[in-house]
Amino acid sequence: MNGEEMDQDAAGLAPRDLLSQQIALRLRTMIATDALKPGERLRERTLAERLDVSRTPFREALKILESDGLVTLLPNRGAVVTVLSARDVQEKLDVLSVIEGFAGHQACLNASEQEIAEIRAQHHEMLAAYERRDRQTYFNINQAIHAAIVAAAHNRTLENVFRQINRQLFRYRYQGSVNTDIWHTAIDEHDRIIQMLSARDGENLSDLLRAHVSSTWRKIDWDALSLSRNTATPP
Amino acid sequence: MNGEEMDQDAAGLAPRDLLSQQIALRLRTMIATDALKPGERLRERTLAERLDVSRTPFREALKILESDGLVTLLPNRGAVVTVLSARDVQEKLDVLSVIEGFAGHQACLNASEQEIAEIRAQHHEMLAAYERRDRQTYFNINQAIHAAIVAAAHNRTLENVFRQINRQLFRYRYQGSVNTDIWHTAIDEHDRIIQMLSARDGENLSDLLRAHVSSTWRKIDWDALSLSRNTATPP
DNA sequence: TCATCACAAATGGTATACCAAAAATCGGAG
DNA sequence: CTCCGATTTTTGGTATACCATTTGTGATGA
Repeated sequence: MNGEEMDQDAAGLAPRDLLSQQIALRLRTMIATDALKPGERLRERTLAERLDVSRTPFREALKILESDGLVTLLPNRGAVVTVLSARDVQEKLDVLSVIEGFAGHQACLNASEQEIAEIRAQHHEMLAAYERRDRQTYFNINQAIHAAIVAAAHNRTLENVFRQINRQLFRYRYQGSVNTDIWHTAIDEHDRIIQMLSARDGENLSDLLRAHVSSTWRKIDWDALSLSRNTATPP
Repeated sequence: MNGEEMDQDAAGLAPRDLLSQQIALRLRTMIATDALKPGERLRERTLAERLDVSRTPFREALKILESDGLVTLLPNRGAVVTVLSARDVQEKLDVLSVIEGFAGHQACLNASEQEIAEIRAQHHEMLAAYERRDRQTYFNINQAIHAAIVAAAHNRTLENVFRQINRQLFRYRYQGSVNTDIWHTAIDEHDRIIQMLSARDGENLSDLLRAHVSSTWRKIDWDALSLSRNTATPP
């Protein structure tokens, strides 16, 4: 009857998205940047007021973050930034390495030459940051490269799973406290990754990425993060 | 200071969980059982009333389902049961096969003998259902076996990702309209899967599971589902 | 006859109010 | 001084009311 059965995503001009989703986004960045620390309670009234929104969309945002695994909802006891044990991080890295490995494989099949060229360009920018020992931009470009490889696989579901797990780990990888040796090794691995991608060697790229992501485990500064122990700010 | 930093999950006696989560569960089953068809609108007032809840927790449930990928939220235009194109299903199956492949690999490392024995038992029950040509219980046991293998990997994140994608595909696999030949092949694959699991041969099990899940693609009765075309009930 | 504009009805989005459960505090008894 | 318990206060959960946006419908004019 009515002819409004159009594409769910691309609906002409974009209406600004839901307030709850905007709030979820803001909270995500607050968690990623450690403005909200693991174990810290998210008091609805106070936080909602600070963000200048009402409690209703704020609580909806909490439900979203709970699905994301970023906060934990204790029934009748409120929301808490999810605390990950060392084992949790290990498990998530295991899954992430498999996801990225598959992404590399698929990227070799589905990526356009232009996409690969763009990733190569980012790689060179990353090398520049490495030479300058600029840890911050190195980290950012590094993240962008991994995301770009996953995007180049042209699989939305894969991308979603990657984003979700990556977000959960973000805070734990952010601290760029890698020593120079490990750093150099990572650069080396990236070099080979880019080569395999350019050659569209899916099998080898897959293996390389899996190993590369898995090795992140050893780069994490466990002491600095005090994992599996609650680090909420005491009032 | 305060000694209430206990395990997030196991908190003594269970307080019944959030109403929003209960609603999400009910909606999930409604979607899985086709009580709500892809493309169908979820009108807040009417549905919330039918479920005998207020709009507030109902809307929170919608946000959860949106994160799950089961419904799509059109800003200012309400919620719709997500409709998957044939390509979407293909992509999700690709990811699922990788997930299950890795699960098999990890299960060989981490599963207890008891867990494997239980899976073997389920396998035999499934064979019984096959002999009786009882599609319904065959399907259920089949699902249970796959879930059990993933659970045996002892990786919560892996389990969550599996559940999430599996739920999105559930409706599209439910129609047990496999012809007898394909069915027999599936049984054969399961036989080998059980063997490899019992032998804890991770590499081969991984490959078998990947192939087995991927082949689901060919089992889907596309015509019956009319994919990539909206099938909402016309009012 | 068809398109278009305006108006009306319905639907979704947000804020507020109210209720229940849990934690903190304070007081009393041992 | 400490432990237990009642009371208060805070916080989370749910329902309802109100506002904005959208959509369906009917009238008007080309």
